[in-house]
Amino acid sequence: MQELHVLQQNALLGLLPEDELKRLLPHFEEVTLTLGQSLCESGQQMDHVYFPIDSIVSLLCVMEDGASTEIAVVGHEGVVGVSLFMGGETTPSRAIIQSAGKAYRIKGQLLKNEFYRAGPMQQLLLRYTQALLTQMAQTAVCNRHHSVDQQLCRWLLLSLDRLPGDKLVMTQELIANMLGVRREGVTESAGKLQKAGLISYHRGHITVTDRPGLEGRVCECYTVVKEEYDRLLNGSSTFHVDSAWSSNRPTGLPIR
Amino acid sequence: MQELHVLQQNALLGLLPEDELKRLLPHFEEVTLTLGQSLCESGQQMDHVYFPIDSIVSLLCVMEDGASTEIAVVGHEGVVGVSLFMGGETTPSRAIIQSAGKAYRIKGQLLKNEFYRAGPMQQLLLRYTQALLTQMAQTAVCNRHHSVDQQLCRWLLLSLDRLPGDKLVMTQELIANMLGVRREGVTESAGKLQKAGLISYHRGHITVTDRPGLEGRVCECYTVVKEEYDRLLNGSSTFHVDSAWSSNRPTGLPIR
DNA sequence: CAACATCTGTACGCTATCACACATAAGGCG
DNA sequence: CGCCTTATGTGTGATAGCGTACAGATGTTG
Repeated sequence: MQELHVLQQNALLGLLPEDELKRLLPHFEEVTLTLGQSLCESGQQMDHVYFPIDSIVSLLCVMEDGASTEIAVVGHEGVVGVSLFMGGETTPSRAIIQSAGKAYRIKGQLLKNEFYRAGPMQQLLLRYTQALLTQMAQTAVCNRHHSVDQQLCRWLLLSLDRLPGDKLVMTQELIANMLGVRREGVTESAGKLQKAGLISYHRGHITVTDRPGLEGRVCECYTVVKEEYDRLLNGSSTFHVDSAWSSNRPTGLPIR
Repeated sequence: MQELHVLQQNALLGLLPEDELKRLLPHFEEVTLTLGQSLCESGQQMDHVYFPIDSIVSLLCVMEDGASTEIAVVGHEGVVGVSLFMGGETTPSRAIIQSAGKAYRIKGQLLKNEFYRAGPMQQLLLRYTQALLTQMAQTAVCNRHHSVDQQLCRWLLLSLDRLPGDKLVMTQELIANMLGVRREGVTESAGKLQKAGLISYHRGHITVTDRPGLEGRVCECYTVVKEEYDRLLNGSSTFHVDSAWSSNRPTGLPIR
């Protein structure tokens, strides 16, 4: 039971009924993910599905000329590797570690077997995938209509929600790659935030000093995504629809 | 069997084994969709799931200030309403008819029941959803990195692939809403294409006169999406993985 | 400590797109 | 036909972000 609690550090797994989780327990493996590491290259088969704990994974869409854009971010509220149970096996996108930390992983085939039991795990993974759809859609519209300033706020808040503290390790260069803009653009926007006293920046180490201030500057895209995650994965109906079991699971997602 | 053939006008349904389709046949209903009609407003429950035949549906992400961006387009190769079987019931996005025509629809609850049989229909819908994920991701990166010119080409080709002929009924104003740019920007780009002899434009009626020419100007985003749809929904492995039946279905998707 | 690599800040001209304004044209309808 | 609505074309100035170049600052390593 002790070990179950450990798996539940990933909030998605934490939503599963304990007996379900217990069955899978022996198949999970804890791994350490390092900054910049790639979990999945474009078009390549993943062996495992990853459930982050305190790490953050960025899903990037990379183009032929090397330009890229982050299409979604995954932390302890989610899972990396949806294409495995969706049936496509591969995706054209890339998954890289945006913040070092730990994750649990399980063999793709094992998760797939579990998925096709059509139980709580399937429900959960499908709902999570829908949340991912929303995040991607909102990212697309944000790319189109919002300034780099706003997008940086969104990005910072999304990352912060997936981290234990208020510090992130990330150079402006890397943020620029995520947002699909120039490094100088990030420097400028980050400068504004720093002058406003919302963050302090120091050679790849960001400390958020005024989170409410960030929230005041961010575009609606952040809120829309957050609320949809709450609704889909933390709402009272998480396991009510089309399911025949009840769960006295621990209270839901600790996304702040 | 005659009627089965009719349902198979939607290529997704056409990929199902005939006995599966036969079971669902009585529950399908043909409807006519008119330009501009909304199948789904943000956050509202859909009653039906739609399988377009010769109509095209745009999935839009609309923001508070009314600005919008198309995040995906659905025609006879797909289905509108994935959120119903994904478990979320609603999405924050809007689905509007981009090209008038017919579609088959089925009650959401009925499709959901079918989905939870964990048979070919589930496989198919999941694979389609993954294709949708790819389309959305590529749209996001295209929004970020490519010019209006390129995006217009992409949009035209995506629409053309879902239409029987080489004509589309669509004002520049509406295209601008889809792409999330100004109407004048579309006028300018469309003017270039017209001068180059690739399209002819006339008060809301576009005729594509040189499709290869368009393909020569389009960005990679079009091809990436198209190939991923082919791989996921038309590839030789469509029903090979994790499934225990064989199908001598009609040949796959007629996406050109 | 010295040399070096990395990270961040700044500047300048350039281009695509925006916002707004307005002109032209084509079809619908009395 | 004449009027009105709708669709398209054009023009002008503003602006955000790009590409490039370079300078300062801060770690790191020999």
